Amino acid sequence: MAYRETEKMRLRKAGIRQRIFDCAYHRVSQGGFRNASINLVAEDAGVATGSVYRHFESKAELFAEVFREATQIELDKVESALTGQEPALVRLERAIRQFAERALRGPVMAWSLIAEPVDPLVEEERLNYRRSYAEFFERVILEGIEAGTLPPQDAHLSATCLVGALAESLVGPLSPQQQGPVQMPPVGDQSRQKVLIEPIIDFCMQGVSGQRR
Amino acid sequence: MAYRETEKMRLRKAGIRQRIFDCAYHRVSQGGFRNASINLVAEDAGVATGSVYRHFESKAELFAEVFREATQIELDKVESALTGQEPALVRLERAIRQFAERALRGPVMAWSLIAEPVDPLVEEERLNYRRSYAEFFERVILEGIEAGTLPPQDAHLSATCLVGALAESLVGPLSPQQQGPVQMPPVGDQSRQKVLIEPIIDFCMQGVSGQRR
DNA sequence: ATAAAGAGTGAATCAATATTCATTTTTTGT
DNA sequence: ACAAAAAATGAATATTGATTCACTCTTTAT
Repeated sequence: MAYRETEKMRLRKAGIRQRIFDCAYHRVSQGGFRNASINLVAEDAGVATGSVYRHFESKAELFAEVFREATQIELDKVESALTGQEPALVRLERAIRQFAERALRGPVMAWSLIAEPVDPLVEEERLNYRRSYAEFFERVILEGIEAGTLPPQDAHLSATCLVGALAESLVGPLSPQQQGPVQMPPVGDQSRQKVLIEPIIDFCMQGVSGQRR
Repeated sequence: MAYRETEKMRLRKAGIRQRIFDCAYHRVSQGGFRNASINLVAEDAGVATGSVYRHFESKAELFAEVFREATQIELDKVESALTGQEPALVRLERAIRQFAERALRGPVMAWSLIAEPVDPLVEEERLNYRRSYAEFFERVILEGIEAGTLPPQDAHLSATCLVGALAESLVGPLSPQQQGPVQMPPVGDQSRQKVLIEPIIDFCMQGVSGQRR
């Protein structure tokens, strides 16, 4: 024998894989999944088209991974916003406000994650993550019910409704049609954001608590 | 000249167009847009593939029309459920309950209309119709605010949240994955439906009214 | 009956990328 | 330096239905 994979090679391959992944991620964050073909990603990464397939099973796998990475970041933020000693309602409000703010700050990626048409495999990830969001919300709602700060309710359904209300109310403002193909102004100033976000929070908090704010 | 379109011909063409449309509609209602190729629709309708194009601009146009027809029926039902002399909240509840019940009764079509991945042109129709639903809800919310039976709020946002909460909470139960490819039991008995629908209504009514139910 | 015009046909073509794979280049151990 | 092994390449191929269009069949008015 003459060739055996060495540590150096392993590192180089990992680096290339990472570069391909990063370029795919970047493309999506700039122009959505629609603008991210394998050829373009390969070009960005400075490798041949076929090389992408040395590192990823298929296009769908690559972009499912991109989707997971991007969404997990948001999910982590939501989770940590939901964590704390405050009453459940306060934590829910913090999480929802933060999610919406971040979405409006990075509208292209947010739209891709929330609403862009995608491969079935990626769509599956989307459904999984929506369920994950709902599960986090559900847990906090249950805590609130137990602590007596929230009224008894079907926590699972309430959580699902939260996710839906949040997504739907953001889809309009985030959609490329609304934003124009290239969004020059970063979606809107703080006051514009506030006008959008506060009513969402009002609705969601009332839905969960049955209490006027 | 020798040939000029006669009334008889006009009628026959209209009939064929209608038959193609009906077959497309039927295919969607049975197996969603995914199972409705032009070839199959043509076969169902007993015409050649190419003939479909004598009557419809493109596949996307045909199915956009199917989408409109199917959704308009639901929209009309919602509109009439929203109409009446009762307080706004009562009418909203009636409309939402009816929408959800109908969706669960015809889960394949409902899923296609609410969540199935579709052509961009059809997706556009979906967005339009979601906006239409929201507009109807918004009008009623505004009436409620004016009449003093609902608290002041951003009616547009509240309406959008209603649409989102409703859609999201139905997507799970309606999804083919949940249902299995062929849903033998018609989705669930009345009690199952009640368990699903009542919490949705609780959340939505509380979101709009800020009142515990 | 005839021929002009339109309608109907369905096999062939197209389109747009994802994917492959025969070939070339690089790496490694002797 | 050599050759085995693997990695990289990118032009060629595959895929999957939508769409076309040259041809045939019908309808109509004379």
